[in-house]
Amino acid sequence: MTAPRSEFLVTVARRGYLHQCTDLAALDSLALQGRVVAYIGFDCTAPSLHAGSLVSIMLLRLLQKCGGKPIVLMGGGTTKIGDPSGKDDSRKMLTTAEIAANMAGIKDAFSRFLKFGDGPSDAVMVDNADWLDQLGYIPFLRDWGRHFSVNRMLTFDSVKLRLEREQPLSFLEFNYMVLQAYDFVELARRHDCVLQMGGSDQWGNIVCGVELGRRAIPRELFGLTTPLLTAASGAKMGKTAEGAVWLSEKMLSPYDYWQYWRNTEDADVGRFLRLFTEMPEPEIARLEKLGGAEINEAKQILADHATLLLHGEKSATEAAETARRTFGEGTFGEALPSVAIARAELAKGIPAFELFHKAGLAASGGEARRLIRGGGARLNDAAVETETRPVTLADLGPEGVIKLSAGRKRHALVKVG
RNA sequence: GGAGGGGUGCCCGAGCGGCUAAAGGGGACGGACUGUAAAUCCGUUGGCGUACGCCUACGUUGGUUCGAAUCCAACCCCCUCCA
Repeated sequence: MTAPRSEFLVTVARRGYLHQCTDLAALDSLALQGRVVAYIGFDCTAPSLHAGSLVSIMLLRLLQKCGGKPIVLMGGGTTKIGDPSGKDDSRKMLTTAEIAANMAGIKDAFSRFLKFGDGPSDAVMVDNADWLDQLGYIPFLRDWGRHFSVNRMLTFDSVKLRLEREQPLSFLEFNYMVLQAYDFVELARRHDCVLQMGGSDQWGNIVCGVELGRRAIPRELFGLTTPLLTAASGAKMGKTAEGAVWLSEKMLSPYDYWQYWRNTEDADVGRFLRLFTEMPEPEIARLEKLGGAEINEAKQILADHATLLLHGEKSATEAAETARRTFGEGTFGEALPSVAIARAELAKGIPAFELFHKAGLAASGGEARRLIRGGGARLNDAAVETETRPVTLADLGPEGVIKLSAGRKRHALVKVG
């Protein structure tokens, strides 16, 4: 295998996006000849995408920068089936209303990363419900079903693993890969799309589409997957204590998003800079070599860039500034999460544990009590000794707010409102 | 349709009449150490109440018992084998 020469694939390989490709050499020469149209599918299982999808989004962005045309495929149809890949049990069925709502939430994020429009390399967004919803069962089976070998399908990991673990796999889910394969063919015909990309867990589904294209159209199609991202410690990408690292501002504040990247493990900094920022390689090489506490500089840059891409400059600056004040100076910044408490209530005094609960630093009163008992709660940077210590107007600092901290990293502001 | 196995807390998984808010592990949170890192060690880990306490919880619904996650019945769901 010779090294790729097209700008797109060279960069894909260099920045760590490449895991597998069905035919790298052929795809490379295609990319050298002209514009590549490629798609990635996103299922609408949640009201927002999370950081786990970011590799895919960045990959589409990269494609566009290299002159290719990205297609964002919304899985309005396939979400009704549910992808069994990488899951031990099936998800609950989503109603069409839920799917529609999720799709609306997901769409937002893409406009930050891609330029949409009618131009030759402008991104387009399509919904596979447009063609899947009206498929007729018998015609579909006769036209397309005959190209699928069940023997072969049983060998795909998504199916095989389920069966091996004796976990149920419904016929509904079994059909997922068939529909995804059909999507690819449909996009090839409608949009001249020749490449499907996705996470490595999608390999089987993607190959399925490539094979269908060869047999049914016939046309040579390509597949390319990105590595499954995990932190060096093995933790799954995009999940934290609080839940997923959502891309939607409504579900995760830019400040928390910034913090997520800032807390990257040392060992991941270089890899993440390549995947999630567009910094030039020499600069990344310099940053990842920083040792000891100096690598924190690299983490800040990573957080700045990642937040800038998603939330824009203003939010990114604000998040960075708040972090600098909170962690650097030991004070606080505006972007910290905050709760408003009525003046009258504060005049009366609120038990400390209740306030921590209200401020979102503890999921329940009991958890707040434990936090205080364990010595992890601070009020204006002084340890809270008693669970029921009344917090009153007298605790307001010179800025007119109270700063609450749970542990060293989680802070919130109490404002009078 | 028949036979057998199974459904326990965020997850895995023990328990198989009272000592069980339920062992153990994972995860998570907090503390120590640090660099808002990793690793390690310690603590916490259903809800509500200042508290002796109350409430909710072992697939669902009923029952037997002074007392049930544990026994019984019916039902639902899953797995395996047979027809």
